[in-house]
Amino acid sequence: MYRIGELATACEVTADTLRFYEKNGLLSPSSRSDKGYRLYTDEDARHLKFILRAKAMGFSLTEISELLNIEASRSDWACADVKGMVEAKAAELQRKIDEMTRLRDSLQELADACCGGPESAIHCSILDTLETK
Amino acid sequence: MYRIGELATACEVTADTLRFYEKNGLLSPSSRSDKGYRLYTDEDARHLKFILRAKAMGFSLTEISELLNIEASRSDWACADVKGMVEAKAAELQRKIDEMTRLRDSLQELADACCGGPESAIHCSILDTLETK
DNA sequence: TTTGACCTTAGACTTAACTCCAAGGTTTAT
DNA sequence: ATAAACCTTGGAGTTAAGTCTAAGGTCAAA
Repeated sequence: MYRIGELATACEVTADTLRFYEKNGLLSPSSRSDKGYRLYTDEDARHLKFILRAKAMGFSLTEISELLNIEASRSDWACADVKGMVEAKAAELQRKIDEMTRLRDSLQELADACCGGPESAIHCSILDTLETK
Repeated sequence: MYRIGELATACEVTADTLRFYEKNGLLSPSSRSDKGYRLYTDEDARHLKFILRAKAMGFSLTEISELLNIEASRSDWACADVKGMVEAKAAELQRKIDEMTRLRDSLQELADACCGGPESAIHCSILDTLETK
């Protein structure tokens, strides 16, 4: 059994984060000490690691909730459900990547057209472009 | 002279957004009517378009404030200053793109390893991976 | 003249995922 | 015995960029 600070340190999060996860239904300690201290089991710790791994993959806490639901009753779900979530997330990331790539290219074009010298910016092509495209 | 609703419609933002920009020092109308209505000039409209273009390039409102300062006194700045901001922003985007690409690849790897079939998820490789990496 | 569209302000609310604080109780080490 | 380190709760604050509401004033058209 781990107290909140112990689990937090072990998993490199803060105790506040663990309380936050509990409040949001992601992870509750299996029990409490007689004085009300949260007591986490190894199973709880695995649970937390699941959450942190999913977070590292880019899932939101809401999505992680769904994943935890599925994980908790795997037999109620099909592989296709899980794969669908993962692919939807990958597609969402791809859309963001595409958008950011477009922005980056625009910025690079802007920068490339600029002399970038120590002269005054009175005739700066970047500002000109922003002013009147 | 445009009233707030007119300028908003013309530039496809809301009147609330214009008031918000004013409160945050990005764009103030050149004058007010005798009854206190905001009155924007063509110059104000160009100002707003500058803001919207910079926003479309991925700049935050804080960064746009800086750009507007530079724009307002171009001779006080060097081309290198402006180019530096643009390149820094491009680099920041690149870092985000790299990170998201990494995440997307991880997700794709996860998805590719999953049968994705209609069978129960009891032996789902995705859940297994999240549970014990 | 009265309805509807427009404008004003101050200030609260939104989202996500924490983070911090106050006021107090518990445990551990010296 | 006492101080440090830990724990509890409830609730407020953070960030970005708006968005919405209330309560009221103004203006144009029928």
